[in-house]
Amino acid sequence: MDDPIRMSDFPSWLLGQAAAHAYRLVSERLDAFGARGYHFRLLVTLVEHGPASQATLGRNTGIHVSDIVAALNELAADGFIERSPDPDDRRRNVITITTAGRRHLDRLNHAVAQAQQALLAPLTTAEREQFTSLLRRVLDDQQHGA
Amino acid sequence: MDDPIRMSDFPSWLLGQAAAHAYRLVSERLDAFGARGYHFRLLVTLVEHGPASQATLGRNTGIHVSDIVAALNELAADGFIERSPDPDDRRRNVITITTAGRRHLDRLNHAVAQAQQALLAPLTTAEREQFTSLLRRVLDDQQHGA
DNA sequence: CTTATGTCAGTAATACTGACATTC
DNA sequence: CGAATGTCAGTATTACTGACATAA
Repeated sequence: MDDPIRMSDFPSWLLGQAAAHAYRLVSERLDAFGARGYHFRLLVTLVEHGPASQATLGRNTGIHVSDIVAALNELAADGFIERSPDPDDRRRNVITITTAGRRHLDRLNHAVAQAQQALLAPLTTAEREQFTSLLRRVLDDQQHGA
Repeated sequence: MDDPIRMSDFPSWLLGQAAAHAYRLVSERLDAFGARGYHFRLLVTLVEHGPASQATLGRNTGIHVSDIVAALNELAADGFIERSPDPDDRRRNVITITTAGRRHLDRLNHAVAQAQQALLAPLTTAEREQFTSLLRRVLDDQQHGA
């Protein structure tokens, strides 16, 4: 009864709606290749940082180790990654992206890039940089502030 | 194999991470009152637009009619809303927020406002307006462009 | 003994699909 | 008849929790 509140006044709501919009744009394109977000994030990270253990992948992608297992199972079933035992530490698997995985990632990367264009279409070049810069500031605070 | 891709270069990823951060800030506060996002959105919309049918609530909140049913069941169980038959259209229920519902919303609103402060803490006043303005632009395009 | 790792089972929340009976 | 409404059952994705055996 206090104030005339509207959902569109809450930055967290705007953020959530914008993220849902972005998610739709990305996932409908990934879907055409039978992929989802976790697959893309894992393949990107494997190319960026090279072969890694599942625990390391979890730390680099922000995906829970528990979910890493299932996503890698799916990627391995399609031949996009390979698990091999780590000779230095027998608890670990070394995850390597295959040649087919790299080809797959190239396709996904192209599709995701199109989604970014669609997402940022209403903004000018300068505004796009403001936008990503502000998002990074909010995120940096999350890590430093907790 | 094309480019050195990083997740943090994708605006959609930054958006998703920032939204997840905001969601955590909001939901941990709603949790203290046994509420979740859908409850808050429904109560806000009932105060903003007054009593409405479930279909109208779905259109105003962006929540699927299917999910409206379950969320209203939970709110009704706590006495925060009331369903009554619409005399003008016997298909419809008229959903009304109760006095207890308004008190509940006041508490939730206060909690959510704190989350907004935490979310925007790293930004100046001018930047906060830029931020919400840019989010609105991206969202407007979604509606006009589809 | 403690910790890290991989695995499995399960949950919560948002978002969405399809079906159905009732009423307009 | 077609369309809207409320309801129910079910799914997908992301995110997270807890338990467990193995190995460091």
